[in-house]
Parts: sequence; structure tokens; C-alpha cells
Amino acid sequence: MSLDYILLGILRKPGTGYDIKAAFDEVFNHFWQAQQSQIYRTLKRLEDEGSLASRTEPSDRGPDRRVYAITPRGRERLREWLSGEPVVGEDRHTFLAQVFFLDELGDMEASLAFMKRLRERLAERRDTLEGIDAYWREHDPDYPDRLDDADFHAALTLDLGLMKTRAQVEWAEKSIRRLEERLEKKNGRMAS
Amino acid sequence: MSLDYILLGILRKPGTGYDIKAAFDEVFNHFWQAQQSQIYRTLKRLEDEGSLASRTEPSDRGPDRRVYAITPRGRERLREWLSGEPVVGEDRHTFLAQVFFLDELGDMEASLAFMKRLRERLAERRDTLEGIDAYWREHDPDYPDRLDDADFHAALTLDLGLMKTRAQVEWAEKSIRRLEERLEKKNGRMAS
DNA sequence: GCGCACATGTAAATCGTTACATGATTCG
DNA sequence: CGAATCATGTAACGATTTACATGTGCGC
Repeated sequence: MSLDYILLGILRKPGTGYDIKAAFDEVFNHFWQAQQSQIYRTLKRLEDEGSLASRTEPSDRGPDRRVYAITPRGRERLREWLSGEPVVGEDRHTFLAQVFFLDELGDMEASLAFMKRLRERLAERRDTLEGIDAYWREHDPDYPDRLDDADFHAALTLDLGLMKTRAQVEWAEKSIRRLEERLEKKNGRMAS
Repeated sequence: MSLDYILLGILRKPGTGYDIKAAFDEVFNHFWQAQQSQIYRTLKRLEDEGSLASRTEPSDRGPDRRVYAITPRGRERLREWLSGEPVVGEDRHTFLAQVFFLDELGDMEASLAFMKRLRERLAERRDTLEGIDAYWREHDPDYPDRLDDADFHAALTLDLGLMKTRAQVEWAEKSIRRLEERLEKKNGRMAS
């Protein structure tokens, strides 16, 4: 359902399914993902509904491009969504489910190793976002608070990604310290 | 896919579909959600696969209970998952998609109002988790670092929920300040 | 000639949500 | 007697993933 609105938002500037897939991978990646096949199918449905319209045009390179754009009806749908309540919830963190059940391995060394690998993965994500932030900071003197309204809103979303991934890395580091303390205590008891 | 492993983890202690639904609502809520209908369907599939076994027994109250428990095969599957790589990614925040496209409304007052509502929703979630944390802190002198291994791992997951929702609320508050500054500047220009 | 970027789709299966459907027991 | 809790399921639909399938034009 949300994908519908995201496509409508993106297609305020006309583009192809291929363009949209690239946008998901580059821009929206930190808060939404979509497969190519899902994008094409949803575009078709939105056109059938009258929220999008498409025209086919030749490509400079490669097959014909099917360029979609939002219609007045689609714009109305988008505005309704934006005027409604913030949609909060549906948090799913697979790695937390893993952490929750890690006691099954009966080996706190294994838990520690898991958390260290997890810290690396999370730090990679953080570094990616910090790289994007640093890039904009360097290349646009208006970043982040003097950008135009559209880019300012985009910068707000990047900022949450940054704050959230930093919090996750801090949590992983704190958890590693806590696990190490438990292991030291246990080894202390074994030595005595 | 992950739901499979979560059910296997839960059913290391035997229980019914109803029990599992209650566990999702009470314990796992901050990192995973599942509908009752999805739980029953998945239990059936896992039993067909041989990862779970069930027996029917009378209930003290209400209809017969179908009690599921993990099998050796299921335990093996669970351990493989826990021994593998941390599963990171697939972050979906619908409200960030809304923030991203909020410029469509062409009204920064509307953006500000949206962010204020969002802050309230996020703060509610944070307060819920802080309530749970405070409850344990008060009722169990071993919380959080002297708990047994299973509860210690559970406490780690709650801690991420806490750190993450706090970061989200801080982001919302910071964003509100940034929006207010933009509005002040704009009004300043209009007044001059 | 090969690989890459461009470009569009279909098929099959599972996941996830919402709604429907039923019935017993307990407590006020 | 009515509401809440205990308890299990099905149906239908849409969302999502993974794999398959095809073809062009450019640069090395």
C-alpha cells in the first residue's frame, strides 16, 4: 500500500520503472526497498487505476522507454496520504530475533562473536549514510538547512537514518562490553 | 522466513498458537509482529516439515489446546540460523516516506504539524518501552546484567528498542526546531 | 567478442493483513 | 445475562521475494 504512494511521489517527475529501481537503490534505500518485478507490477496497477499515465518513447541506448507520470487523480491520492496521520509501527529487526534466541547456542563466546559481526554490519550501514551526508555537506553550501523545501525534507529523512544507525552501533558496542563483563566474571569464578 | 525461526525459538517451551500470539503482543512486539492467522498457518507448515510436533490436550477452560513443541530437526534448523550471519537490512519506515514527499503539500506549516503528530506517536512507543524497563528494574534486582543467559539476551533486545526509539524522538524534536527556524526566517522576510 | 548499463516484463511461491466463523468457561 | 478470556481455524486479497526470460547499444 505504501509503495503506491512512494511511486506516486517519485513520479511527480516522470520516469521509467528502471529509473525508479535506481532511485530505490540509491535514495530510498535507508527506509524502503522494492524489487524490480514489484515496481513494474505496481506501475501497471496504478495506471489501470488512473493514478498514473504512461507514454512509450525511444531510448538513446537500449529498448524503448515506458515513461510514467502522475495524473491529477494520483496527485490527489498522494495529498490525502500526506494529510493523514503519520504511519508508525511495523518494526521488524530480524537480527534482534536472533539475539533474543542466541542463548540456544549455550555459549556466550558465540553470542559475543555474533554481536561483533553484527556491529560490523551496522557500522557499514552507518558509514554509508555518513558518506552521503559528508558528500552533500561538501558539495552544497546550502546543505542541510538552506536547501529548497523538497531537498530539505529529503535531508530530514537522511538525518533519521544517521541518528538511528548511530544508536544501533552504540547499542552493539555497549552490548559487546556487557557480554565481555559477563565472560570475565564467569572466568573469574572458574579460576577461583 | 524469519517467522519460522521465531516460532521455533518460542516453542523450545511447548505452547499453543494462542500462547504464541500473546507472546508476540507482549514480548516481541518491539521487533516483530504477527497476526494470529499467520501464526496458525505457519505452525501447520512447520509441523508438515517435521520441525514441530503437536499433541491435543483438554483445556481447563475453553476448547482443546493444540500444544506444539520443537523437534530435534527444528532445533537443528534454529541453531543453523543462529550460527549464521546477522540478518541486517530491510528497514521500512512508512512515516519517512511521508516526510520525504511532504513538500508536495507546499506548506511548511503542514510539515510542522505532521512532525509534531509524529513526535507524539514516537514518544508513546518510547514511553511503553521505558515502562517495561522500569518495571523490570523495580521487580528484579538482577535486571539487567545478572539475569540468566536467556533473560540477559532478552534484555539486550529491549535495550535496542529503548535506544532506537529515544533516537527517533530526539530526531523528531530536532526536526521540529529546524522547521520552526525555517518558518521564522520566512516570516521575517515577509515582515520586512 | 564480452561485459556492462539500459530496459521491460512474467511466473510461482510465500508472506502478511483483514475479515469471517465458531464455541466453551468464568466473572461480575 | 453479557463481556472477557481462552482457543482454533478458513478465506480472500494484496505485498514481497526469487527466479526466469529477452533484447539493445556502447566501450574495451
